[in-house]
Formats: sequence, structure tokens, C-alpha cells
Amino acid sequence: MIKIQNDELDIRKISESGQCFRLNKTGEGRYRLIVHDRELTLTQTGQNIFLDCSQEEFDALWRRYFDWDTDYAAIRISVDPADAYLTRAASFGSGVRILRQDPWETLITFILSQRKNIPAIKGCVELLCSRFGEPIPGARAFAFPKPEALASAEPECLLGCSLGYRGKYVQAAARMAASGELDFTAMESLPDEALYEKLLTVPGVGKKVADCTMLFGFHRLGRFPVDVWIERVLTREYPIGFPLERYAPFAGVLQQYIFYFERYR
DNA sequence: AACCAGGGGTACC
DNA sequence: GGTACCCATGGT
Repeated sequence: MIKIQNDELDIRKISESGQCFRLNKTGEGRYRLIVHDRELTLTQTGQNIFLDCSQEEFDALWRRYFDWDTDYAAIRISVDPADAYLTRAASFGSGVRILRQDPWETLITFILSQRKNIPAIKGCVELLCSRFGEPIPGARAFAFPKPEALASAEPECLLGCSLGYRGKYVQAAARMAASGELDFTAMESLPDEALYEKLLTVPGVGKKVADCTMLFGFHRLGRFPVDVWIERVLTREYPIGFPLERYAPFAGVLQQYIFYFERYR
């Protein structure tokens, strides 16, 4: 058990932010996070966050996962003071960070996010993991399935995970990943536009899912996914357009603040 | 460019 | 306990 402190890290807000579907509340101020083959229990009271891991594990894994070295306070301070809406949204969303999730898992979870609400997405993801993922020793939890496991899955079994018409997209993406046609390591080093084009070749991936995969899975902080919530804000608050250029290197962080603000204010 | 896809969550009655 | 409506959309 270790204690960490960071004014710009709010576990509750991140769990509600809709970027990660395996960070869930298990009790008062208590959360469970599953990443790769590890389960982490987090407890937050005010500024203090307790993690049930060693300092070595934190340094080796979680520090990077929580994007510890990005200065979110500086990003919030850079917001144009004349932009009252964005100032309010960034303040309300402070503590939200962009997690460094696994690109493969991010791609699949956002493919199956289409036309689903967040609780429904979480349910689907857990079903997929319990049926196709490896059990995590001593954790009563399952890792996210590997591409091979989903590539060879019986279609009926995928449908049993409430994937609906998304089942065929998930399987096609899994086969592309298993065959090496989608090489996530190689994709890491592609420039934004090339990565975007590559993701759009995956069945079931349009602009929104490609942008979410880039932002949450490849940590391309400049990407600005536009979903129904953001669309409403753009038409209501930014009729002449959102100043994307001004915030180009980290527009995605502001998108997260806006999304969180719109959903929970 | 309008329309459909499968089905679960949720508000409202 | 019905039920109408919504949902971090993409494909046709």
C-alpha cells in the first residue's frame, strides 16, 4: 500500500469520464482498476490516494498509466480567460487526466461503444473479459482478451456479450490485429494523420472512434473527438467554431473537461 | 442525406 | 412493470 498526492488527479472523475471502462467504483471512495494482467485497488479521500501496490510497481507501471508527468494545471491555466464557458468547464473537470490505456483494448472498447451508454459499455466489456480473457491470479478478475481470442471466437458467443451488430466489427478488428495487419507497436510511431487513416480502415471505425482511440490509446493529446455531447456544446457555445488551433497540442484534454462538465454539472 | 442496426439503461408514469 | 426514449455512431 502506498500513498500518492496529486491535485490534478481525481479517481472518481476519471472513472465517470467515459474514457476507461475498467475503472469502477466498489465502495465509498473506493475503486477497482484492471490493466493488462493487474488489478489495482484505489482509495481516495480528498487529496490522498492510496494504491495497493508497491512503490516499485507504481514507478514501473502506474506512474506512466496515470500520465503523471503531464502538467494538467498548466493546461488549465492556458485557457483563454475571455472564454467563460471553457474556463468553467476546465475548472469543473480539474482532476480528469488522459490515461495511457492499451491501444488494442481502447480500439475494441470504443468500437463497441457506438450507440451504447457508458454503463452498457462497461457491462459488455466485462462479459467479453470473463468469456475470452485470461483469469488474473488471485484477483477474481479477467484480463482484456487478446486479439487471437476474439479472432477465433464463435460469433454466437460474441453476440452473447450483447455486442449486437458490433460483433462482426470486433471480430474483423481482432483478425486484423492477430494477422499483423494492425501492428500497434508500429502504429505508435506513425504521425497523427497516418495513424488516423490507418484506424479508419478498420470496419466499424469512423472519425469519432478513431479519434477516441488516438486520444485514449495512443495518447495523441491533440485529438478532439466529437460525439453527441460535444456536438451540442459546439453548436450552443461555439457557433463560429471551437478555437482548436489555439489549443492544438492538448485540445483533447479540454475535450475531456468539456465532456465531463456537460455530463455532470 | 436519410435511415437503420440490437439491445441495455433510465426516467417517467 | 410498462414503455418511450436515449445512447462517447458507422455503414449504406
